Amino acid sequence: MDSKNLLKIARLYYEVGLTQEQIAQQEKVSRATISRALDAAVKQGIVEIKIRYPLNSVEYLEEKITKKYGLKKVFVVPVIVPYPEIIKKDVGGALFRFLVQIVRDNDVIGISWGMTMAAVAEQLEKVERTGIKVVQLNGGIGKSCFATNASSILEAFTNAFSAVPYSLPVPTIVDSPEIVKVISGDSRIRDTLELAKNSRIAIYGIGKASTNSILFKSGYFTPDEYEELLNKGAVGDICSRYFNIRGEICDNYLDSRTIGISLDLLKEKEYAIALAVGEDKAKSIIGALQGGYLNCLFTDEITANAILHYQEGGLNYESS
Amino acid sequence: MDSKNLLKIARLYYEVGLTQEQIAQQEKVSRATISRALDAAVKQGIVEIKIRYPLNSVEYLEEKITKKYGLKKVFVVPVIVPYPEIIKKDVGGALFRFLVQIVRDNDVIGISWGMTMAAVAEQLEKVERTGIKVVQLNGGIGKSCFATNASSILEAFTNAFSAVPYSLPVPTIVDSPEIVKVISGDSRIRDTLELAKNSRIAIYGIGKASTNSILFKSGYFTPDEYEELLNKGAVGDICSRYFNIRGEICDNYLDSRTIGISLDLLKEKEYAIALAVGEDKAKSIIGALQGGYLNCLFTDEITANAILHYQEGGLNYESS
DNA sequence: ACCCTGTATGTTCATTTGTTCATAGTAACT
DNA sequence: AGTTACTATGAACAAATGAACATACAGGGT
Repeated sequence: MDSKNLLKIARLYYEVGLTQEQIAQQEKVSRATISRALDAAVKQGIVEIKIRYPLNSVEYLEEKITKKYGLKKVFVVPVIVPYPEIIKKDVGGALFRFLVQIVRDNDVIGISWGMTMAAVAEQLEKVERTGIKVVQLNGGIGKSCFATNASSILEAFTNAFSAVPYSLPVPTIVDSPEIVKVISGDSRIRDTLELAKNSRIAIYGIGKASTNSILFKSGYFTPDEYEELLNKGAVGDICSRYFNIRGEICDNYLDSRTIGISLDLLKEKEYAIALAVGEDKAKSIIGALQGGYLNCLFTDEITANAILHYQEGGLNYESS
Repeated sequence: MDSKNLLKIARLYYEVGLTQEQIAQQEKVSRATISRALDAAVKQGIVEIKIRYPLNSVEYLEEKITKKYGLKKVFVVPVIVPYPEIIKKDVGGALFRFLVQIVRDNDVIGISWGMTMAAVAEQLEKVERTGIKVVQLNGGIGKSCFATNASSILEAFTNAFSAVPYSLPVPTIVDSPEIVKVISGDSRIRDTLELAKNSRIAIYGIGKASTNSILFKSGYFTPDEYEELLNKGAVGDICSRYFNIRGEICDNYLDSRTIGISLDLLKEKEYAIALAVGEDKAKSIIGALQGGYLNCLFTDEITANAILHYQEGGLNYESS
């Protein structure tokens, strides 16, 4: 079915209000075909069903976190519906609106990858800017067949800002520091890493240290290695670099085998924007905050509460 | 059901993809309530279903008409679906996009009323402009209980352009020229009529002379009077002023009893924008074109063909 | 030419949805 | 307080829709 017909069917259904049966008779096909056509019209974006609602930050939580950690910007999306995908969608939407405000022509934007970043990517819309460069902050090639979504996320950002992409088609963690050196020796990789260092804006998700994380599933660790990492107090990661609850890199050897921007460099960014959704990430976020690896935080109501709550009850900073 | 709940239900249904039954259980109400809530959400604009498609003018028809009548702008919307309301919607959308291009700050926009204008009004969206004045071109109070939609149309234009409204809350046709004088004597009415004369842009539908027209139904004529009007060769009206196929006012006494801008003044407008949808309006449109009462025409494919076709076949200019 | 594979269409059935009707609750007015 | 009119709700039914299955058709390969 060509898109001209799809359009016609969609209009008859949604605008005129005919039933599928009526359209089927008129078009002399079976009703099932109309049903499928309508499906296709939605998938192809001819029909767009969108829900309008103001997305305001939950102010009192925003303020509390902003002040406690001296951040530049905190956005706490209200939880309208308790579904992780939906919450991520809203957080992504909020971040997008923020980006529209802060991104200027000729900016360099660094991005990582992961589930949360993918949710952001889906919320991006076309923005009028010129001369933007979007650069990956860390390697995005998985070790096992489990693909990371790094390239599609990069593409989404590139499209939205009419930007030039700088990808990092290398593993994010390798076997030895020597391999890091060799890979970084490649001029294209070196240039990309350099650009990442110089990006004015960095955007990344905060990962939770757990065997459910993509990083583990991507095959970068054996179960034993990961267990050891957890024993060393790892609570979360940013750009594949693991830190403990105090925000300290918890395995220097691992860190030296990681390809991508170092966390210390994030501290110098004008906009170091971290995203994190899920109350189980409270510890990870606190670690990141302690480390000072962000100055902007985008999260949701539930997670924000978890962060503050953990603080209040939590004198157990030391015990992983 | 408050709009907070509506939003939640709408998101669960359209974004999460739950069935109404599932939502009903979760919210502990009957499924019927959810069904109704979803209805309400659409009606209130929380859920917006819109169909995206490029709306380009049918170029070869556009050109033919433009050249034949020496117009400034002609837009012929393709007929995707042969439903009058839908076609009017598209024509309205096309006009809106044109207005966005031509309307400047501090402009004065004159508008009439009627079915076609109502369709335009529905397509208007917020536009950033300042100092706009929107003025009614002709009286908008019906004689019988049949209400004209003049005020809601004016309101829609006013909102879209953040404009100041100048309404003409008087009948469009009265019993005698003396009454016209008396009414026009009122300072507010006089000022409004004066403003209408000075509007840079005028927008109006071309009406068909027929007993189905709102003008007749509004009770401005007895059946006998209307019959006589038709016998005098009336083919259509603009701002309640009737003309024949050659574009001549066909009843001067009637015209002198009509309140609103005179058709000769339309000839001097920078933008005299006429809208007309429906192949049965071909004669009316041709009359208007012969009279030179417009320099921009917004219509649809079928009607455009009817206009051109009538010309070719039509040597019957004289016979009403 | 034949077979195979993948896609598109129609038929049928199960599910989902819209609507009607009866009822209960609620607010305004006497 | 009682009455009335209106709205909101749930139950039940009828209609509309989605999905599984079966069939036909087209293109690519041998």
